[in-house]
Amino acid sequence: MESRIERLCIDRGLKMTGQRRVVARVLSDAADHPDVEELYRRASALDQHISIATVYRTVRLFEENGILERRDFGGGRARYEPTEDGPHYHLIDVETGKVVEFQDPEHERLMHAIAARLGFDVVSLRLELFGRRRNGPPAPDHRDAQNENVPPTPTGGRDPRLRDPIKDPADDTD
Amino acid sequence: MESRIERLCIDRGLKMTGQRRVVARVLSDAADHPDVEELYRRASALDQHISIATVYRTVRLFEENGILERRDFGGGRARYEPTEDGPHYHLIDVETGKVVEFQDPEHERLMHAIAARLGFDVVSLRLELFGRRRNGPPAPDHRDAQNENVPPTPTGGRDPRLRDPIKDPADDTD
DNA sequence: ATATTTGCAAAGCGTTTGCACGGTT
DNA sequence: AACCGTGCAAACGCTTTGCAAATAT
Repeated sequence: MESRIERLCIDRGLKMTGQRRVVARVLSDAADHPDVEELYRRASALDQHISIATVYRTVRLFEENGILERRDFGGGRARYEPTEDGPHYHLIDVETGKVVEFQDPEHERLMHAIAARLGFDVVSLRLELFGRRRNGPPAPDHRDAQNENVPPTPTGGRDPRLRDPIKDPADDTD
Repeated sequence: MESRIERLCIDRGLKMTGQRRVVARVLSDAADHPDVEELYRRASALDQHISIATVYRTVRLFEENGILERRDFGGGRARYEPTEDGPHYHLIDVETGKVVEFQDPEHERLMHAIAARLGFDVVSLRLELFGRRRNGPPAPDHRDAQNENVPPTPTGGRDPRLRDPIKDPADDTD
């Protein structure tokens, strides 16, 4: 079946090769924010002939066509998510690496107000919260929050010491 | 003379080598957010014997000791600024690459409120605004705003096409 | 005196690219 | 048929690291 993202590719007149179809499907099915290696892993399960270079190229192509958005949650690897609903942001659980999405209209307003105060129009912005789960029970009523399952530092970061806000889940200090 | 940051190093019991003293001075004098290559350039002016590996090591050491903070404004190079006053954030002019610092108590409050709503305590956060200067004159009254002079992509980014919010200053499209 | 730090060059990591081949329109 | 996309391996840019010589305490 034609995946949601394949549809977008066709609409934009992109040449649909087998590999692109596979990446499109993997992305359409992804509810998380995979990095390229993870995409490559999932794509390989559907097509053993695909190469990681192609995944890189495809991901870049999709990004350039507004189909995908690149994220940087620290750790040196870019992560991707399909462009969908309105703007939203991410809270990364420093204990588990899990990503919670949220959006907040007041925050939007405030960002524009701050930029305006400095004499600027906002072109884009980057916001990530790094947090630790509270002892008390979490507020139950956030329809906008969506959990995911990606390890904090998928395949051994380039840096043994943790320099990025995401900490190793096995490490319990701080 | 003993630089502000050298003082901090001594307070923390770091061994003060000539190279570290030089990097400390360069950082103490910096009003901007230099990357490692820029630090190396400035340090080399004071000490021809210093190597870029040492600058990398020193910058990491300082960061681990809370003397420095690493920033990522896009472009693949880490940039550094001395840990100073309270938390502040950055607005990057997409036309010129200039960085304006700001802080906003309401924003702080809001971030904590959002995290709380999701059941988290904020450990840290990342916020960068990318903006374009307005036609109208900017508000004149922001004591907290501080301009700087670092080129958007100092020494030719790793990527010819602009994938990061900072755009090439020579390029006038979008 | 001893443990640390430095410089150099090599390696590492994520990502991109040149080239010849293969597939899409 | 013409062009574009792919795979492979090599290259790239930033950053880290192994080792022997130099230096701080």
